[in-house]
Parts: sequence; structure tokens; C-alpha cells
Amino acid sequence: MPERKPRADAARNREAVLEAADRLIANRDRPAQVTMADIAAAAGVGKGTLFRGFGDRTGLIHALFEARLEPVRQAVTEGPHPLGPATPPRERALALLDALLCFKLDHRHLSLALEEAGSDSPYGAAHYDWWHGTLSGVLERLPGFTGSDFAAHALLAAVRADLVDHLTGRRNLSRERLRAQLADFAGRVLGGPASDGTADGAEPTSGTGNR
Amino acid sequence: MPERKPRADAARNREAVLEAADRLIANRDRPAQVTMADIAAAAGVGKGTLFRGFGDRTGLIHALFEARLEPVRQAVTEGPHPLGPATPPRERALALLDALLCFKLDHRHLSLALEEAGSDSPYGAAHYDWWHGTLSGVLERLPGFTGSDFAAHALLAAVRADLVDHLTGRRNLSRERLRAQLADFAGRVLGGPASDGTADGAEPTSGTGNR
DNA sequence: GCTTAAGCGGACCCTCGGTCCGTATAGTCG
DNA sequence: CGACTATACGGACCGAGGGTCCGCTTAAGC
Repeated sequence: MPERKPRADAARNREAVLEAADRLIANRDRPAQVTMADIAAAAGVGKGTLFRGFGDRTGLIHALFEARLEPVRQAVTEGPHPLGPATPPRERALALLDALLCFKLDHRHLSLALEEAGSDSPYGAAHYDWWHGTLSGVLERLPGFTGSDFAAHALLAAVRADLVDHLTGRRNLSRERLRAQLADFAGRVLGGPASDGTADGAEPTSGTGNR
Repeated sequence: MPERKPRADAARNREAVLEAADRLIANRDRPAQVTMADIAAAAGVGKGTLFRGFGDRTGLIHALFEARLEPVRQAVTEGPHPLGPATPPRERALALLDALLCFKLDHRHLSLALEEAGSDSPYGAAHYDWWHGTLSGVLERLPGFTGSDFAAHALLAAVRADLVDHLTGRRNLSRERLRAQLADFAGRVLGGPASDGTADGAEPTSGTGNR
């Protein structure tokens, strides 16, 4: 499988498409309002190029999501303290959830677009399996913790994009309050030190709380 | 607002449509595969009738869902022991979640259809607010329990149709094992009596575990 | 420069949600 | 029982948008 590298213009166009899609999705409030034709036009390419490069709409969204998620993934698999593998399980589990929540907050529209990408539910996408595997692996290392497989699913469900969107949008919950609530909830699930002080947790794990 | 009652044939057709939709959705494995034209044909009416009676696709799904959910709702608001209002909070919260899970298992395709009904996310549908209000109200009555609003959202997220579908479908988790896992997880969130014996919980609350 | 195959792009197709309006009939009143 | 009307019916029709196709363009190797 030689896997010859693509032509230069193809690579350039691919970038342009991802960039255009990101911009458009971020600006419209319903991701479904962004059509493939829109993206093609904004990227200055033809529709054919979109579909050749990404297969279909779902493929494009996935590619975009993966690209934006890459840094976080990196930080988790080989990064420093809070997220990295060296952190003790309880703390790391909390850090993972917080990082994922922050990511969804920072890329609200993109995450929404991904989840409503029709076809196959969020579950079954590569990145979900990765998150679930990572998180349940961490939970497993908690002494005396059982049912880590389901628990990981349930905890991940608590940060699903549409729920996050609902809470911060419709219900006007601030970013910091939401992070604190999640930390509180997750802490309860993990057991151990019941509450780590007050429930403010304004800066539990900086992680990807930037941008 | 006199609210004059509809003509007899209209009522009959409405029933036929709901029935046809239910059957079709239950039999195809992707709910999206069922088109409005399909439903109209199966019900023996014209498309116009569908849209006049339900507004749009989302409206039809909602109406169907509400109709099927009605018994459960009844059991919760004025039913007997496990689900009814007389049950002490901790037990009732567990019963509510189990009943909802069973409902989603029994009406897998319908629940999926509802969640992917496009337009507005699950959140914002009347029935969700009802579940959330009910559950968080119950949690509130647990002595020393905090963050019941978010906790209710998170617990409900753990029984979302697509997750349930993923676990029982792709992952071949049996109904009873799933119920036990959920009970275990929820029990941990609620605190109190850590584990009520083993984690089997084969028949925590019969409730709507029938059909 | 010449060759060639990877890449391009937009006209085109098809499905599907949703609308419209001429026709049919349930319900009512004389 | 016949006339009248509001209500409902239903399928032809429309527009949007995802996805395809194929003749043209152009990067890249010689």
C-alpha cells in the first residue's frame, strides 16, 4: 500500500474547505443551515471537490472535528500533569471530563453539527470510542470502583453537545458554573473525597480552558 | 375558545396515521428511512392529511411519542407505589429512571426517531421538561443533596435513546444487565445506602417493564 | 515541451418535506 | 329527505439540498 501523497492543490483545497466549514458552522446558529454548496462556495471550490475529498457531509464534519480535537487528544495521551497519563486516576478522570466539556464549549457549533450528523449516532464514531476507552480505563484504576464501562458512558453523556448547548444557551448557565456542576456531579460518581471543598471549582483543570 | 370537536373521519384518520407510523418506525431499523409518504400510504390517507393533522414530521413524531408515553406519565403522577408520588425520594428517583429506561427499551425506534427529529434538540420538547422537572423535584427532597438540577439532566442523559440503542444493539448488553448497571450508577449518584445488596437488581421496579 | 493521471467544478438528478387547491363528505337545519 | 356549508381529503406540485457525473484543467515527472 504505497499511499502516494496527494497533489499540492488537493492538499491546499482540503485545508480551505475545512477552514471554510469551520467558519460557516461557527457563525450560523443551526449547523444544519450550512449546506454543502455554501461550504464549497466559501472555500472557492466546486461541490465535487468536497465530496471527493470527504465522501459525504458526515465525513467532512468528522474530519473537521478530528482536526480540532487533535491537540486535546495529544494532551491526554502524552501531555503533562492534569490530563496526561501520569496523573492519579480520580484526578485524571475529572480532568478528562473538564477538558471535554471545555472543548464542547469552545466548539459548540461544531460539536452540535457532529452529533446531529444523522446517519450513525455519536456512538460508533471513532473519537467516541477513544474517549470512552480512555475514561473507562482510568475509572478501572480507581480502587473498588465497579461498572466502569457503563459509568464512562453515563459520564460522557453528561457532556453531550446538545445538553451543554441547552444549559448554556436556553438556560443561561455560565461556563464556570457548568464546569463546577459537572465536577461536583462527577466527583459524586467517583466516590472518595466527597467534595473537594466548596462547589465553585472555578478552575479545576485549566487544560483546554483557553482560546 | 370553543374548541369544537373534529369530524368523525378526521379522528379516525388521526388514529390510523399514528398506528401506521408506529408500525413502520418499529420495523425499519433507521427511523429516518420512514418517509412521510410511506406513512401516508400505509395509513391509507393522502400526504395532505398528515401535514394538516400534525403540522410537520416533528409534530407527528411528538404526537406519537406523547401518546405512547401517556400511561407512564399517569403512573408517575398518580400511580401506586414505586413510581407514584407517595414513594420516598431515593427509591422513587431510582424507579423513575428505571421506568424511563424500560420505556426506551420497549419503544427503541420511536425514541430514536424523536431524538433525531432534527429541528430542536431533545431538550426543549415538552416531555423532556416534564421528566426533568419531576426528577429534579424528587432529588431535591433527598436530605443533603445538592445540584439536583444538573444531576437530573445528567441522569436523564444516561438513558438517552441512542446510548441505550448503542449498548443493547452494538454492544449486546442485555436488558436486565443494563437496568442493573443504571441502578448501580444512579445509586452511586444519589448517595446514601451505597449498594442495595448485589448489583444484579434484576427486577428493581416492575413499573413498565412489561410488553 | 510533452504526457498522463490526479484533480476540478458545476450542471444535473433524485428524494423528501411541505404546500395548494379542486373535490368529497360529515353534520346540520328546514 | 334534500340542501347547504364547514371541514376534511388527497395527490399533483414545488423547492431545497445531498450526492453524482463527466468533460476540462493542471500539477508533476521525464
